[in-house]
Amino acid sequence: MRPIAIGELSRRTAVKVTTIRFYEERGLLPTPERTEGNRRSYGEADVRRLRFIRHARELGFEIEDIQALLDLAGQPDRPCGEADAIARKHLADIDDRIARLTGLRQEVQAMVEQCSGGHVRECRIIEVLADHGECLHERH
Amino acid sequence: MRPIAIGELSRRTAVKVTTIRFYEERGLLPTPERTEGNRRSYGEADVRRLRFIRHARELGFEIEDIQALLDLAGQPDRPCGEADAIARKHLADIDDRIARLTGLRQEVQAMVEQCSGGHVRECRIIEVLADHGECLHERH
DNA sequence: CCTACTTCCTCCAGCGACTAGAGGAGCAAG
DNA sequence: CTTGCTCCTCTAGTCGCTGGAGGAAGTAGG
Repeated sequence: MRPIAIGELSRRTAVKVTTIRFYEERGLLPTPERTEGNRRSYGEADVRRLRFIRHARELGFEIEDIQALLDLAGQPDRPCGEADAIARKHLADIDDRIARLTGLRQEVQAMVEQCSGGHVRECRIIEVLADHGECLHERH
Repeated sequence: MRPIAIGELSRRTAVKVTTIRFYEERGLLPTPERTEGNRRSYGEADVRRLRFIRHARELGFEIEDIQALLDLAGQPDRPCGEADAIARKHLADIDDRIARLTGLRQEVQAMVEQCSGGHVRECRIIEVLADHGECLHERH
């Protein structure tokens, strides 16, 4: 099988060269073979693995979780409860973040709407920031 | 006015001691006076300033923006358009993040729902990750 | 074969906003 | 005077990359 250079791997997976080396260092990608001139030499399996990684990252999975998912992907006979748990945890995490941001959005929008465009002296934005008591919610 | 030690400032603002020192280094807090024994000595103005900072951080403003807002707060005669712009930019940023997370949520939830609880071999979670073509949206 | 250009190599530093720990000094109460 | 707390500085770690320096190797054209 034709060996693939890191630059080509980068092009084929849309992952930057530096990031590929970073993934290798973090153990997401196996240490590749080297050419005589000490260059990394990859195969099709690496392309697939790296695409998996990139896709999981795009979906917001953390590197540690991707590590676990990759390990599972290599053991087709195991029950998939663990993969399910990782994905559900991630989903819950996303929900948390959305909820938190939605709360913030409300506060910041209220601030912006109250700003009358006058001087800093009477600016609601500055006032609200200076006094938490002005907020809609006790906790952010 | 009674001097305030860093620990007390921390308690009164709910900002950790290490974080207070970090804010000082970053220029958000002025370099405080020191006692004979080289300890930082604060006043009520520092309490107000630090509360402002904490509140702005809770609302997700970046340190650079907080710097600008603090500068503005100190010049009550200036028009508040700049504060307004900072807040609006932040609001737009929050909206972006919510939109992005909502998209991710959809994808991850679809993945989780399709998992039948069998083996890794037929696990949809692993499959979807391995093949971007399985996704709801082209771009995440 | 020589040159120019590109790709690749390693190592190191930086981002943002902290957080944590080492190792030591000051201070207040019993 | 001793115990225990608070405080000091300095350094390094977190997460997921990203960029640059300085150099070696590969490739294409003349």
